[in-house]
Amino acid sequence: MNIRENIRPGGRSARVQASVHEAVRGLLSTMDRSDVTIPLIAAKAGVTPSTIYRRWGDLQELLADVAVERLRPDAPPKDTGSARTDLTQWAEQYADEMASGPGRAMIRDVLSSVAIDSRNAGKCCGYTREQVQVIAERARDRGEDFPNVETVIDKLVAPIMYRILFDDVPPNSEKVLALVERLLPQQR
Amino acid sequence: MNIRENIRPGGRSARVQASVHEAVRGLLSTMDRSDVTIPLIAAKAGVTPSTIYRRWGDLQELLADVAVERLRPDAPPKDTGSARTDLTQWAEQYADEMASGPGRAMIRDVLSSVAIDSRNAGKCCGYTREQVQVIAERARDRGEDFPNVETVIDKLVAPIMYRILFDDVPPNSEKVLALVERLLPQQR
DNA sequence: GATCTAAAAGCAAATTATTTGCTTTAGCGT
DNA sequence: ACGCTAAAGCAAATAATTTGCTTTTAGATC
Repeated sequence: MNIRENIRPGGRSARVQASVHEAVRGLLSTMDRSDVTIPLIAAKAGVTPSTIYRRWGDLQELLADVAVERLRPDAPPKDTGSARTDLTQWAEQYADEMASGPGRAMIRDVLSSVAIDSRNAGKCCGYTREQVQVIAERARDRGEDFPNVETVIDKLVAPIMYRILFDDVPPNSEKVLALVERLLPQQR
Repeated sequence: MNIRENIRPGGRSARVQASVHEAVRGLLSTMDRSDVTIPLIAAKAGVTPSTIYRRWGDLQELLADVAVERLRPDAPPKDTGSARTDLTQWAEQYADEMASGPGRAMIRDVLSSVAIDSRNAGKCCGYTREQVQVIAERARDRGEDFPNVETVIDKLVAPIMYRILFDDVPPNSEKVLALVERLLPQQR
């Protein structure tokens, strides 16, 4: 029910969390998500089901917890020399990752858990903001014009995500390019 | 597992569906969603649990099915005399409804079920498109300039929905107004 | 370094939800 | 009216979840 923050690293809690997360990742990669159950995860993680129930409450919370971890970017956006190309490359990768089967599943997991713990979706949004922020700061350092981060969210990130979540047709490379064009209109 | 389309109206199936839906709506209005279970719904609907399991598969699918119904607009957008005001009023109402507690819960229900039946999210998106389409056609009939529907989705609907789903701060009236301004720049 | 403590994990019994095979019912076409 | 089929009911079997209690363990204190 309550996913604790601030687990001291190296303690027993941390070990349990790590093995449970790993078990979840392993199972999700092997089998259909609808066949993944808490008793199964517990067995694979070498832990009692009640431990998982007490720590996470239910499967959705646990999946959300794992998904948030996996949605955290592992590196800042690549520096390609200009804001336009930085943003284009970042957005294309973002769209691809999120539109992929596992990407969509992770987003759904994160959103499903919001009822109980609304921090999850906010975290994802935060990761995205940070990435855009990095591109924005680089642009500023180069002396380029660049819209503020919220504008980028509205005009680029939001349409990508909306299409992925609600539309049958996830945004392809052309679509992403068109969105970036609208956002950074003047070609030098 | 499979939610059937084309249930002949007036048949037994239709009656069961209606009483189950009504039971769900009733329970959701009374109690916390995490306390709503299939056996409970079944009892309230005067139906066996196994009927629900066989027709809907699980609670998420059933909740999604009910949510899609409730997200269907019951009337076309009001005709206020101009595209700008039509769109503004429609968008403000849309944002309010979706950002409300029940609205967010319904969106989440719909999105959670996508794994098994991806038609649900598409339907919602479809309803929105239809509403915007109506506004667009009225604008055309009046001889007003109006962007195409996909542009409205990208620049207005998507940011609203993104903020609702991922951000802590759902879009207020000012924010919606600003988005409409960006979409229909010239005041006239 | 031994001891105490509190938080978290294990265990197992009780409860509750889900699945399933089989039977019954109701609506539809003839 | 009669039969056929799809869906509903029923109940037993299985599986998941909750819960009270016990045990373990990491960290704090002496």
